[in-house]
Amino acid sequence: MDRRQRKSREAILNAFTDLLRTKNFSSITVSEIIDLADVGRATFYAHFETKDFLLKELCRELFCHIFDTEHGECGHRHIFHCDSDEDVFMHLAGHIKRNDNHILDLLSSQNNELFLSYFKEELKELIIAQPQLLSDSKREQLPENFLINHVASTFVETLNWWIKNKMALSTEEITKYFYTAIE
Amino acid sequence: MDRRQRKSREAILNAFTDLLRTKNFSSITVSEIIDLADVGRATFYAHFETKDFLLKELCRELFCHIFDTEHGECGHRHIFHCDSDEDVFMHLAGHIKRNDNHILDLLSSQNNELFLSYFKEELKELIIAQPQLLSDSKREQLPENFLINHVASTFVETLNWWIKNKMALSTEEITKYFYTAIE
DNA sequence: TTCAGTACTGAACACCTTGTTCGTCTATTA
DNA sequence: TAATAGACGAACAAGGTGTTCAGTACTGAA
Repeated sequence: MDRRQRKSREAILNAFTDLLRTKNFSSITVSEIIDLADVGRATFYAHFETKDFLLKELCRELFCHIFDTEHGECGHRHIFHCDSDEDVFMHLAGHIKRNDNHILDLLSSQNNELFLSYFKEELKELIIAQPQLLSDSKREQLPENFLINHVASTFVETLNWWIKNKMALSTEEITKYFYTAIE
Repeated sequence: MDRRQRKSREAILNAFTDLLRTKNFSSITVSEIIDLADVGRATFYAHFETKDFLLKELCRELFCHIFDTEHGECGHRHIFHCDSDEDVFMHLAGHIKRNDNHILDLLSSQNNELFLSYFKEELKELIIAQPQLLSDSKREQLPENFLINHVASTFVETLNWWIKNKMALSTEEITKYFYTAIE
């Protein structure tokens, strides 16, 4: 990819991430993004069809790092192929507490329902890949897709609660809360 | 209240409800609302400061009917003071299945995160008023506000799942799913 | 029935946001 | 160095928001 193209793309994504830290998605305008990114209006639209596509792209990049659902080219595959025995959800909570890739900013800004829905979809895939996370008694009593949705929602809600409470609890404690909630 | 005022207000609220049935909140314009309500632009703004306030008002009216958190002037107090022994959540599910006050349309339209957050706040108050709904073992292990948030979220998610599955299940079944999820 | 007060009308207005277009300029790479 | 591809930025149409105001119609109390 042309260096100019790469630079513009990154400038836009960075500006967007910066703005998301303080404003919610729908109140951010394209003009703000291009001013902060310092690129032309036409350039923005050459890279991203709309603001929605921009968010989608940003999520894709973030999730590639955090979830490693891609094929490993980002070299960050410790969730599925990690050597340590660390729990999957605690690992995710750790990422968030350290605010890796600014995912915390995105999760905690109110009203970013689009981001949250993408996040939940990723979580569902994670859960499908690790069915042992689901309790046996509930698996008997509830349809699988209901249960998966429930567990993913509970995780998101747990994170939200944690963040709203200024992440006073440790990753171990919040992970325990999560498992207590779904057990 | 002046009859004209009442008429205009209701025309706007009705038009808004109708539109919410087919479009999501943020894509509805004030122009559409006033065209459908057949009132002047200035009239709209005389009644509602912004579109957000309009949604807030609509929710307040709906919840007064559904939750009966007000002081009884709407004569619909069967949730807290009902003679029947019917379960609170099953009762709510019944309201939704019958699509009373078009609440189903609001719940099922995607992206109406504002409406959902208001709905969840009402639910939380309902749960606070009925602490016996929460399982004892979880009450011991989790902070109260975490648990309340969890139960309210689970109820909303259960309803969403139910609606997405075209409400194929009976209110009894979906209520059972809900209780299995939180137990 | 009268009439002062109130609400609605409708058109115009300033302002903002989106997404497109186009001629020009400049970096890249073959 | 020449051809190419991307960036620039200004201008544009279209459409949304919220305000203003003079004129009109309705209301409810006397």
